[in-house]
This record gives sequence, structure tokens and C-alpha cells, in this order.
Amino acid sequence: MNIFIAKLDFNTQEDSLKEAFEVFGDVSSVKIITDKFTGRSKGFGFIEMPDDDEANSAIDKLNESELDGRTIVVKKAKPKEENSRYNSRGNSNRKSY
DNA sequence: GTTGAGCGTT
Repeated sequence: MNIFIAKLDFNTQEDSLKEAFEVFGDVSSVKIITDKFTGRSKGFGFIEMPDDDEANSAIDKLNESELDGRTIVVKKAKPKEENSRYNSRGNSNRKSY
């Protein structure tokens, strides 16, 4: 499950975010968005967790929580469509509750 | 030695 984290502190790095999420479950990957020109963090990032249940728990626990002294916003990430051209075969993975 | 709503660079 992809998780979107916003309002991160500009000093917060991927390691801190990963540690915060891997407490609730296994973290597949962590990604902090940084500006390409300035190289500074844009203040938001993404977390990828293989287990959806743990991911939802992590979202519920870490949403509006405190990280690096700043209140963060954790939600489910938008469905990122990488390839729409080659994905027209059948369906996409749409898990519903 | 900055800023603060919102969805990414492989």
C-alpha cells in the first residue's frame, strides 16, 4: 500500500520516516520528495508497505501525529498510474474494504 | 541557515 505523508519537517529525512512506520509493520520503501533544483525537501513523502492491514494501522496511528517536532498528515496515496497504455488488459488491482 | 498546502525523482 502506498502512503502519503505531508507537512513533514524540512529536516526530516527518509530514515526517520521509515523508523516511524516500520514500528507498525514492515516498510517496503520510503521516499521523501526533494526539490530537483534546490535539493531541499518539499515537506512530503511516500511510504510503501506490503501489508495493507499494517499500513492502515500505521496511517491511523501516525496521522496527525508528531514527527521531528512537527505534526504530520498521513493518508493513503493516490493511485499512481505508471502505464495506462499497457494496462488495458483486464483490470487493475483495486482492493476495496 | 527562509517556507507549509498537498500526491513522487526511480
